[in-house]
Amino acid sequence: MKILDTLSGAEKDVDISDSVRIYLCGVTVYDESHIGHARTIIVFDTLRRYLESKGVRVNLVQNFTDVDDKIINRANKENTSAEKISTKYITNYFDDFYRLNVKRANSYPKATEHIPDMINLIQGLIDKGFAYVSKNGVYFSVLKFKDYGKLSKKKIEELISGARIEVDETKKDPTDFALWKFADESPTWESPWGKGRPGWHIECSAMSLKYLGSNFEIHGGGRDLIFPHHENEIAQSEAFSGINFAKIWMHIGMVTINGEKMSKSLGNTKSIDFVLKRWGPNIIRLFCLSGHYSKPIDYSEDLLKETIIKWRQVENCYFELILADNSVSESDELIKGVVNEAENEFDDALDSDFNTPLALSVFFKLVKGANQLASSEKLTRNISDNILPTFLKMLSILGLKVIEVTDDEKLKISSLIKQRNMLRNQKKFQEADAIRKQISDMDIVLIDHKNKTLWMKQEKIGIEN
RNA sequence: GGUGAGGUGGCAGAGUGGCUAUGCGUUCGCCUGCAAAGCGAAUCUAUAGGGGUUCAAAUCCCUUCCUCACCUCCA
Repeated sequence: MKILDTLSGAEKDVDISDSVRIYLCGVTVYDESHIGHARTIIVFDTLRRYLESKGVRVNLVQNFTDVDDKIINRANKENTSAEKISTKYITNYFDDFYRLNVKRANSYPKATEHIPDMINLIQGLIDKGFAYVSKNGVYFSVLKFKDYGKLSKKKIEELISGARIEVDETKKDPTDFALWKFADESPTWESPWGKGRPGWHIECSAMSLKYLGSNFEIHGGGRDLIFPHHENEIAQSEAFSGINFAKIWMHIGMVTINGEKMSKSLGNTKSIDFVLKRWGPNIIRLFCLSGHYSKPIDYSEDLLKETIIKWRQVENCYFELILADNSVSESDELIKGVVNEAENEFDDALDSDFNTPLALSVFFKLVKGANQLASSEKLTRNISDNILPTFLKMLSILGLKVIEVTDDEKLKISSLIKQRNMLRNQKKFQEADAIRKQISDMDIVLIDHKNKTLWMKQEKIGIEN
């Protein structure tokens, strides 16, 4: 599998010989997560599911930044503690992503629980001459790290002349960034240099090193983290260890709205709770995977409405496949071939820089093919058995979930269908329609084929009600 | 201003030299007691503009224009 590496600008093979170690920059927990966060995390969740489907072990680590000025500001505003704020939004995070059918990462380290690791790292950097203590804190000396700028392709001279860098007289150089900031106001921690808080970037270096070691396979995050966050992580980590930090840097494009980046500072975000209520998890996941991960996608209601139609086709396909009972036996060699080919194309697409839109088109071709067979009443049990495992496998890699139906429900549905069909045969259409209404109140849609009636359970989509 | 990524049919979105995905939409049709869902056919026959290389370019080169992101916190 190849992934485009931001650092080298080239597609690089993911080393799957042992476990694939992935560090993903998570969220700062001072507010609700939004669809932009969701996209990044869904992409990595899908990547992880794909690798695991290949039998590759994945060690996915995703941090929570739970110490930050934004958290403290919010706590002050709400007259509560920073810890309460971060705990609240971590809970909120897990609730959101559980509902998005995102598998749990292997660990979710929190910055506040790794202060000693950060202090070690900072001390190491001071010892090696890459960091110094000044009046306001401990700073990383950017000029000492000769590769600085290699990820974001920035030249240090340009950064220095950049008017937007705040002037801080206590720094040796304007581009130096804080590893530790002295502070008195809680939350603070003791350190060899004085009471204070860690800088933002150091946590990811400390925690990735601790949980994944140096030179792990993939470091991911949103594109907006390339500078300064990831640039600084590289500087800290490589200055400390002398070893390349991550083998591949994988950056996820922004979610835009009306062509503009969605961000809290612009105030144009759509929270995960909002989009889940409106569209549900499957539509959101399909939407997030509908464009190549490296490019921006635009949150557009029209597109999402389109996605509902696609999802209905998937639901239809699922129920056709599991309910097929036509036993006319036919040669299924052809089907096997087609299914195999689809599976290979699906994998090829994902192996080639995780091309999810291409993989989705393969998936929808399979769905369409099955629906075609069903429509022309050629979908026998035999054929279904050949398609179903591949269909379910793709569904699971994509993290999609069709609504489950209990056995009790199934019995009830088939008995109602029998009644309705009897009434239809007697041409008592009004009564038959009343039963159909009763069934549709259970979110079941009937599919009248020529010789039999099938059914599918539809996910309720908020916007349709 | 600097850096990076892009500009593909009505829309979304693949494709990195020849075989011009895929989906949605639109129109007509099939199926049906009527629907719904699904399916079929047709339609669109696109590659930002200009130049070049080539037998052949969306794909390579030059150039112009445009968009977005980053350069401050951000997924």
